[in-house]
This record gives sequence, structure tokens and C-alpha cells, in this order.
Amino acid sequence: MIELTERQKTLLLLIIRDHIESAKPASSQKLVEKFHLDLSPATIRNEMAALTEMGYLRQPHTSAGRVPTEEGYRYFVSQMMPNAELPEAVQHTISHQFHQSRADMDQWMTLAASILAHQSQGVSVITAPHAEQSRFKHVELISTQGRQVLMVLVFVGGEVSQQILTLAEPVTQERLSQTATRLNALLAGLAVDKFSSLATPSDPLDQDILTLILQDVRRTSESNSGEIYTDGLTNVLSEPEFAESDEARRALKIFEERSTLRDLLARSTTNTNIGGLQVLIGGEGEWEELRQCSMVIARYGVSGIATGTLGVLGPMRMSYTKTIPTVRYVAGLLSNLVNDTIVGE
Amino acid sequence: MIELTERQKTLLLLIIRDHIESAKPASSQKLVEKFHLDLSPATIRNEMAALTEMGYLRQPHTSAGRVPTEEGYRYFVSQMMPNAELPEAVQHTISHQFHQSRADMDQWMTLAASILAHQSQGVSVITAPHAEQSRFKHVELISTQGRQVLMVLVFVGGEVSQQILTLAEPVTQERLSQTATRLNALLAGLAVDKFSSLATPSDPLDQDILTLILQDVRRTSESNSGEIYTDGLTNVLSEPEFAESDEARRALKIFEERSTLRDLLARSTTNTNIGGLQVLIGGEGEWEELRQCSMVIARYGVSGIATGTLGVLGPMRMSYTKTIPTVRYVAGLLSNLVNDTIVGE
DNA sequence: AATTAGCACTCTCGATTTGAGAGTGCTATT
DNA sequence: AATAGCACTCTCAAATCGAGAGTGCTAATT
Repeated sequence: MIELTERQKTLLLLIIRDHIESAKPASSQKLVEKFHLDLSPATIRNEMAALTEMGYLRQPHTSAGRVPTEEGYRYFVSQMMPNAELPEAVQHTISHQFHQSRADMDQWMTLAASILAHQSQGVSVITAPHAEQSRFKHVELISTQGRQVLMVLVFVGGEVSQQILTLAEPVTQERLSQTATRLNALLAGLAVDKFSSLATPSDPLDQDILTLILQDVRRTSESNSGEIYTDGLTNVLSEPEFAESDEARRALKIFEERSTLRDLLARSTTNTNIGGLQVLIGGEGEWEELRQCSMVIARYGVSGIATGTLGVLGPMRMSYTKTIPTVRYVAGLLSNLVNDTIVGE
Repeated sequence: MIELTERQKTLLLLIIRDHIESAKPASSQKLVEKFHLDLSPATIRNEMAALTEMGYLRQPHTSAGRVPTEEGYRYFVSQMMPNAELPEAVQHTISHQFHQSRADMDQWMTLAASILAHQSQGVSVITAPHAEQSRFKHVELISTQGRQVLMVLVFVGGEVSQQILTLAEPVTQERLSQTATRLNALLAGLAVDKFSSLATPSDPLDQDILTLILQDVRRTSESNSGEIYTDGLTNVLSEPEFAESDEARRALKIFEERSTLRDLLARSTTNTNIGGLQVLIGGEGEWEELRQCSMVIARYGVSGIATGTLGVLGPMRMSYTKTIPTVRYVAGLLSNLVNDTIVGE
């Protein structure tokens, strides 16, 4: 890759900044005016020609201004990434909202999604924290009507799964409680994948419930389930690049098909460690539907215990300067919250 | 209101049917061809003029075909409403999907939303079943780390609320369990609004927890909370009437602002009994953002115990013939499921 | 009395044209 | 190396146009 001169660098950044704000191709004339450059438009044009040659800019038509290419955006992001901090005032507002919200995971996720969407004017997405390797913590069995039983499973890391079981015959709450106590003793702290090596309990009810627990656990970890929270879907509809609604529809469809979304998030963050950001620009050749979009993604949580993913989707010319620090800050906040609520051993 | 002749009635229905399919104004010529009418276009025109006079039809421009007015749609719906049954094959497919899904409320809601959206090609919305008057059933307290405690509240009707509490000081699981047992005895079966008249427990921990339960209960019933499930948001974007994305954006925004949506659902179903359908056409003057839309809404559940609302939003020219029976059928299905899982007393 | 054929009239919609303006690239000049 | 000047290109919005779709009315028909 050819080196950029200092002037080319700043020029490139200015062009991108302008285009992000105006949504229109940047022209030599306008740039000089807007940023009070001490150069003539002609000079700018020469530089722009060079940058175009190098693949950072593109001309929509023979004689229009320049628009950044994906490569251009990548350069832009890499430049502003390190020194992007959210203004303290905003940090406080956000952190305040979290601390006065009701203290449960569901609320936090919803809140985080809302904040991300609002701050970035994009579509936000968060997966609830999920343990890579679940360890059993506690089971509760609550008799409901007749043969129906409400089962609540709690895992180390704070994950909770509840389900209604239908037993073969009615059972008293007392017997259920005893079963729960025995199973709790049996399973406490055990990693989920060790369940199959357990001795079969003597009591037939214990045995049945254990089977059901096992089923539930398998389904939960297999489907890599856990809710996905999104917000701000309509934000993106007002962007001019989605005027022909078809483009927007295809992008938003990804957000409705939870399994695809999950896959997207998973694949893009496999090599990202907690706190590290990932910026996907233009679908990175992988996601046809996101050709016009960018995503800022981060992982949060406590490594090895429970982690989740959060991100923002926007048009390729989204305001990275706002989105990136916001995503980073919220990821940090959530990591702290997860850390505070880890269900001990 | 002036009476319609038999011919006018059938004609009106045909015009609406045509317009729903083609999304274009219906013209006398086309109608004759399409439905093999034994009349000349001129006659049709006379009748259309009459229907226009009466307010059932409208002309987009002086010399264009006719488009149904909201009044027209209302007539259409009132006519087809009673004898609209879902084909048995479809009924089976749907019911099958429910019965092989995992038996918990969350899954059912998601599934129902997906089915509704898919069948109707509209946006679906469901509120989880909610008791008008909650009665306490059971509390579980599970020690987590240090001062953190996971509290699970179960209500008669099957509603569950979980929350993480932070106590003033660490407490052992044993003490928590004892507290839970005592509180369960104290509160069992009690209607939530009677809580304030209770004698204060002697144990300070009991007292603290009781306060927290009370807080949670209040918040839950006040905010009329409970999740809202939606699906199919992108379906509606492909409809031609939402080509200028602004119209679509405003309508979809309602679906993102959960509190407005809740209000909309609540207000439109106050007088609807379980199983009864409600069709809002063009926002009914109340909802400016839904001027171009219609909603088919139903309540489901068990009256007096736990009820929820479900509905489908689509363009005003949505396929009522498909949507109405689907909504009705799914409402019935969910009512049965709720009935089966009622947490007994 | 209801229906229909015929016709003039209206309005939309897409295609085409046009001109202004924005912007570039190149060349000659400073 | 930077820039002024200029010819050239391409877009975009507005204006024009004609065909086609559809109506409403009147007069004829059943």
C-alpha cells in the first residue's frame, strides 16, 4: 500500500467528515469553503484524483464530487478509533439512567438498546449475557395446577431459564420441594456437560425431573438462545440511502431473523476480546444485505463466565465519531453490571 | 343511512376485493372483465357514482377509477366477518406448530407473533397474558453473590417476575429460605392490593423483603408492563402505499414505542370480550400515524384471570379475508393454552 | 324504467427535451 | 508546486407532450 502524504490524510478525513454530514458527494469548491482551506480548489482536485487512484475515494459519475469507498471509511475509522471518548456529560447521563433503572437484566438490556439507538441514530442490537460453559446453580419446582409444574433453573453467571412442565400425574408441592432439594445437592456447581455422567437417582420423580432439566439445558445451549434486544429500527428508514425502500427492507430483515442476526454477531466477534471494538463496513463482502451499511460491534461481560454482544447498525456514512465511543462506553458499563451480578459458586 | 340495493352490495364487495389485490383504483371496464359481470361498464359506472355519493367509494382524481373509503372498508369487513373461517389445513399447520414447541409462555408468544405476521403479511403484535387483579402465589429467594439475591415471584395465573435485589448485608441461603417460607405462608393466595393491610412481620429480613416485593408488585401492575412481542415489521415496507418511506416510518414508530402501543391496544379493546374481534380502520381518527393502516385486534386468555391482546397491523387494503380468521384462530388457540396453564390456587 | 352505446372530456403517467449548474480534468501560467 | 482559466461532462429539475385510461352525460335501445 502506497503511503499517503500528510495533506492527503487530512484531506481524506475532511472529505469523509463532509460526506457523513451532508450525505452528498464532496466537491473541491465546497471543501475549501467549509473548512477554510488555504488551498485552491484546483489543488484539492489533484489530491482527490490521487486518492481516487489509490482506492479511497470514488466518483459516482464522471463529473461529480467524491464519495468515500469502503476502504476510505476503514482508514477513517482506524484513525479516529483510538482517541474517541464520549463527552463526560453524556457518560454521566447514560450511567445515571442505568443506576436508577430497576436492577434486572431484562431492564438493562432494553435500556441499553434504547440508549444505543438514540445516541447513534442507528439500529441497536444486544444479546443477553450468556455463559460459554454453563454451570448449574439451583432449581426450583413450583406446583401449579394439577400436573403442571413451573420449573426455574438458575445457572452460575446469573442466567435463568423457566419452563412449564407437564408431569405424568399430579404431585404435591411438598414432594416437589424435596425433589428440588435433592437435585440441588446433587447438581450444585456442576458444569452442564457433565450431567450425563451422573448416577441415576433412585426416586422416580427425581429421575424424571432430571431428564427434563437435561433436555432444557441442551436446548438452551444448543440453540445458543437467549433473547436479542433491538431498538431504533425506524431510525434508519429516514436515511436518504434507504429511500428506495427495498434496500432498507433487506437490511432490516436481518434484524428480524434472529438466527441470522445471531450468526452475524457471533461470526464477527469470535476474535474480539472483551472491550475490543469491531467495525464492519459494507457487510465486508460477507453480508450481501448489508452492502450499504456498517456495524459497530463490541463484546461485553466477564470473559469465561458470561459474555454478550452489542452493536449498532447504520448506513455506511453513519456518525462513527458518535457511535464508536457510545458503543464502547455502554459495553464497559454492561461489563461492570454483569460483573456485579455474577451468581457466585 | 340509505339502504344499498343487492347489486350495489355485491358490486362494492367486488370493488374492494379488486382493489385489495391490485392496489390500484378499480375501473368499470376491468371489473366487468375480471368478474365476468353480466352488465356493461356504463351500468357499473352509474352504480359506482351512487356508491361514491353515499360515501363508500372515492375517486383519487376526476377521471380515475374508484377506491374504497374507510366507510367502504368497514362495510366490507362487517359483511365478511361472521363467515370467515380459516381453512382446516391451515388450522392444523398452526396448531401443530404450537404443540411441538417448547411449553413456555415466551416461546408461545414468539411463535404466535411469527405465525400471525407470516400468514397476514402484516406486522403482528402480542402482549403476554396479564392478570387484571394479580394474586400472589409464591416467592423464591436465591442467594447469589454477597448481598445480591435473585427473587422470583409467581402469581396465580402463571405470571412470573424475577429481579435481583441488593440487601444491606450478606445473608445465608438458609435464612433466605426460611424467610421465603414464612412469606409464602403469609401471602399465599392474597390479592395484591390487600398487601398494604398486612401486619408487619417481626423478623427484620422478612420485613425488608416484603417491602421489596410490594415495590415490585406495584411497579409491575402500574406500568401495565409485560413484554410485547412483534414480528413482520419489514413485511409492511414492501407495500406500495409506503413507498414514500416517511409514512411507513411513522406507522412503524408506534410499534417501537412500546408505551404508545400498549395504550393503543388497551384503548381499542376495553369493550371487547374474549374472542371478540375489533377492526380499526385508518386509525379511526384517533391515531394520526395510522391514517393509512388498519389493525385487526383480539383479546385472548381467560376472563378475570389472565388476558392479553394480539393483533395485526397492515395497510388499509390488507387482506382481511386472511387476516381476520387467522387472528381469531390464534386468539382461540392462545386462550386454550392460557387456560391449560393457569396456576391453580 | 332500466340498461347500454357512443362520445367528448379530464387527468395521469411516462417519455422526451431542455437548460442551468455543479463539478471535473487538463493546460498554461505564476 | 500551486493555481487560474476554460472546455467539457453529467445530473437534476422543470417543461412539454401524447397516449391511454377512465369517467359522466346524453341519446338510443330493450
